Amino acid sequence: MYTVGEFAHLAHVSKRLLRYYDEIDLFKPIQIDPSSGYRYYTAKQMTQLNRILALKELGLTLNQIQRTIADDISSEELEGMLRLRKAEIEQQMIAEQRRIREIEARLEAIHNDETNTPPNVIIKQVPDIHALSVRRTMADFATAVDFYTRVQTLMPRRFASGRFYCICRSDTDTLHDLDLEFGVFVNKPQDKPLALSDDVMLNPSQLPAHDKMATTVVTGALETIHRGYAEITRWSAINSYRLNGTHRELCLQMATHLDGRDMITEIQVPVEPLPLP
Amino acid sequence: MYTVGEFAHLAHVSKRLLRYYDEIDLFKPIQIDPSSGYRYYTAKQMTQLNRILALKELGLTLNQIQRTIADDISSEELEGMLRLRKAEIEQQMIAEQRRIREIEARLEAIHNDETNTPPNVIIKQVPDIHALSVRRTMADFATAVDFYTRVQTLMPRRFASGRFYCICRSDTDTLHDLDLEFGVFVNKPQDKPLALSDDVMLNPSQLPAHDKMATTVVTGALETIHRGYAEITRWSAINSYRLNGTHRELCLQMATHLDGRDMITEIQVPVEPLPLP
DNA sequence: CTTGAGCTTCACGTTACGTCAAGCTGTAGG
DNA sequence: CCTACAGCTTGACGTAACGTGAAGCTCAAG
Repeated sequence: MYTVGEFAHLAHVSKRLLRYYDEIDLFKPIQIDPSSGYRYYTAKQMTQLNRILALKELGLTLNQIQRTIADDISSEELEGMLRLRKAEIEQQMIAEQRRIREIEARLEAIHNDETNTPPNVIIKQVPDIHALSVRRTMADFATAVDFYTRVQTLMPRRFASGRFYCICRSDTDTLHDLDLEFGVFVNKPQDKPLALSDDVMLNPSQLPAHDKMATTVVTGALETIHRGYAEITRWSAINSYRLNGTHRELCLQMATHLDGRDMITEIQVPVEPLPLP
Repeated sequence: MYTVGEFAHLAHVSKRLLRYYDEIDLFKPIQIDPSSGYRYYTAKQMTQLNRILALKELGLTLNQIQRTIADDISSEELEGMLRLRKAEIEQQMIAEQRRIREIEARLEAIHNDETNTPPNVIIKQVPDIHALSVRRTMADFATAVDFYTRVQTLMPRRFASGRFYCICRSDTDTLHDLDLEFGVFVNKPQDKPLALSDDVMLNPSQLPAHDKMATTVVTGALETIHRGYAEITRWSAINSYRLNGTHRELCLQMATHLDGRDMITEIQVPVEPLPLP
């Protein structure tokens, strides 16, 4: 018969742990003195405790361990639990490899230049989004900005809170004859087009969900937005992602200056993870 | 200017997170309406929030992030934090590889035989231990048990709570002329020998600490203890550990039956992790 | 008998929020 | 103007697995 302290010492665990396991009915002393409340354990129980500790080492939760111990569990269930846990660990390891990668890149950045280069690209998950949109070919960025502004002015009040987006399907280095889509996000899916004026008609559309989207925020006029794409491209190369899918730009803040230098835009590019080399 | 809900939606985070980050002074709205208490954020802040989320993705704690943001941090400090974090992740990955290994082994065990074979071997860390001990060559196990019993009987009361251990330096398959060491653990290091009788003298000794020790508990007479060693050996092979160092046996419960069938012993074998194949 | 070590329960701290609950605010529609 | 109703506020509790005291009781030794 051992007291908590002795048993804890033998098992190389803390007394608190033994009391806790008693409290949650996971592992109880074989006897408790009714008058003093002292817990007493026997050597025989060591095997049981070791079993619990071993399962804990595998990363099972105490709750899961409790179920396996209570022996009201079939070997199929146990197998399921283990398989699940294995999958979890594998997921974690992939994520951790990427973290290591990113940390290494940042350490290198610190060494190469003194400038503190904070990370600007992050991965987000975005759902389907309903919108009203119009797609046109524009001569150049100036025309686009004009049109953009006009659409914003014409937009009815009830869409005032709706955020605008822009999709450019031309090559990123093309500066003329741009294939552009402007749109405004709406909460409910719309079923009929909305005429803003004689020559501007917004059609119901939907932006597809993406599980992994690399995003970054750029401040400045539309002409300077390529810096954002450059950043995302560089980041993706370093972190083993491949751009795939149609990128979009979200207007976070509209320009108040004519030159658009206070415009804030979020770039979103769907990406897909590549196996790490 | 966005309200919490709008900003949260844009950033793809929860409102609760924004309020929490405000509460812990990690990321505060640019303005709070004094009368209503409403929080207001601007698009410009999105960059800041993204930076926080990116650092969080690397696995830094909010506290660490706070320090990097507060910019009262040198690039050396940041580098230190990142290196530390990298080391942590690498450690984790090693541990996880071993977990995967062990889970696979257990899954296989489930498939091979229906018998639920719970894990009996666990890794412990043990510190230096002071003891009083005697080393002898014994003819066989029976002699050893007799001697063992005698030592226990002769041991003074003040060591009554002291646990006994036994080290066998002969080959595990040797059954005669065993090189045995018996000892009793003491709390304080002893400086002088203790004479139990004319022919039994206990000398101060110290068992070295071991970072990783594979342990298992066996119930039964001394003669059957090899089963424990077999189990540890098998487990080590499966989990890529190599036995290195002097193993020891701890007496958890002494025999009351003459045949020793109710004796409980813990075997401890120092091991060293091998690189996983 | 005293003393000190060891035991008991109680309760708060940890991390990074999720999840109600009660109550206030702001806007749209009748 | 009144009334919904959505959206905001603070506050508090829950999570997982214990660590760390605090206040008080018990046990064995001297």
